Amino acid sequence: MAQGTEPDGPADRLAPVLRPVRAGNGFEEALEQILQVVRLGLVPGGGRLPSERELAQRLGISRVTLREVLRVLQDQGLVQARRGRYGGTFVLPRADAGGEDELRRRIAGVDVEDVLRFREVLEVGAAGLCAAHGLTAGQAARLRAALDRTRDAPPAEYRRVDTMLHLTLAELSGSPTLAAQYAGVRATVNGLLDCIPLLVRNLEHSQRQHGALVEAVLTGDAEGAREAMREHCAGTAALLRGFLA
Amino acid sequence: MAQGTEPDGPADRLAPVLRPVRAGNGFEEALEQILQVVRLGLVPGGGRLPSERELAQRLGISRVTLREVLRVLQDQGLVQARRGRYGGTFVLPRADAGGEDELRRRIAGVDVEDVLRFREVLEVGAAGLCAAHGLTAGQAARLRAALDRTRDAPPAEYRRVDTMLHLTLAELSGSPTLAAQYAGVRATVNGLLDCIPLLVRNLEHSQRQHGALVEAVLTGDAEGAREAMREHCAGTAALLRGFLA
DNA sequence: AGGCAATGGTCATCACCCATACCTTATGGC
DNA sequence: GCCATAAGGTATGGGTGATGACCATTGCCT
Repeated sequence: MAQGTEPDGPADRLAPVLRPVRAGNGFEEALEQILQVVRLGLVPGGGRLPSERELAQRLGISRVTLREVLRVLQDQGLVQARRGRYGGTFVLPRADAGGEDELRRRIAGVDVEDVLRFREVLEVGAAGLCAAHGLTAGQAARLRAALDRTRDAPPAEYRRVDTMLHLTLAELSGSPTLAAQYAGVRATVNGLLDCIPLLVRNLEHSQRQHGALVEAVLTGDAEGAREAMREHCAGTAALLRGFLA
Repeated sequence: MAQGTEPDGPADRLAPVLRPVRAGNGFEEALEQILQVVRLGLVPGGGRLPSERELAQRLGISRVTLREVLRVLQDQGLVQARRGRYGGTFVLPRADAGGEDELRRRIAGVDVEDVLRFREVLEVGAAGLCAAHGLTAGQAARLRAALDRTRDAPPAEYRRVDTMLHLTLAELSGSPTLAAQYAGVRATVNGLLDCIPLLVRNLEHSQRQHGALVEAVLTGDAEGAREAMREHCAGTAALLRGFLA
């Protein structure tokens, strides 16, 4: 009694909330996040990760566990540790080239539709927020600088600077939660993009959209910014749906 | 060397990714999620939570730890356990009335702007997605049923059925990630709403907006759905900003 | 040349939490 | 009236990871 207020059948209304409290053990989650930093290009090849003590604190895990993660990454040739003052853990440039198998395995279990939809919602929302509440002079400069960097970037670096531009917009939205969620979903998207060829023609198209997007954001044209971003996302989405279908 | 590719100063680009791997220990996170279920009204007063064994499995924690959580909730008079077959853990009706202090303390440390912005992005995005890709007959019926339930709901129940309506829309967006994120942010919003008075006048206004929103979604008018949802969110946001400023 | 300071590398201890099994209670069906 | 069943209540052993201190190495600065 006092049981069902939802006579819709056995649909599980609790599903969105009662998800596992941790995706895995601390080790796996930390590994995933460090991989995110690398995949997003937040630390470029040759760059240095924060020190072990700082990383451990920011990830909320012990240094022992963190070191196990770094050990694995080092064994796989992704990073290299150097001791002594001004030492640290350095990201090695482009050591992946993981072959079809590795790439395909990485996208197993990814709900592509979920990712693409969620990504579009966040991006369009961020663009709209930025345009709607306006940017300070400093913020506008940051956005313009990020856009400029995408212009004169070699194809090999394009993915990275493109990610930076979008991440900048997400940060400027004024919602740290949105920025964090975007970082996560974008890392997944980058993983998917690694599985398909890079078409130069798309880059040019992408560049035009970036220009229109930033223009709309800076002039406070919220609807225009949303529309530009929607098109931009639709392009990538069509590409991915086509290749991964 | 090979250090900074970002000469923008010490801005922390890693912040969105390097968040703590767990918000607290398993106990705290599980407690938070069960409280979410209650705050969202997913299990109404008098309703029964899933059995301890099922809950533990779905939260990915041991039954021992889960029982510690339930023990706390029981001590606080939020739930009550009944033994025997057809027993279980039952949510007690409205036992909070936690006084100003309790409420104010619960919203301490909540970034209100972050929450409101993130919420709007998710809601508007969900509405747009639903309208854009259309709903099956069954999904449309589910949405209409949720809307109907908000009409003839007593004020005391309004918060709950309203949450259900929005959560339904989020689920129908086709992005489970979006639905899960919305559930989380909505629980926070409900926590904030508990701190301010309930105005009947707002309810009527809200109802009209719900009607327009569902209408737009069902007719596939994406832009209209987004705009309706934007207005709807702006209303709540203004209310909360006003009272919590 | 010497030392300081920041970094990676190592270890012992301990708290938390999980897995599993079993007991107890209440309800419905035979 | 009995018993099967599903739920909460309890006890034990083991593993993972956090804490904190310490060592080893390196490069800049005095």
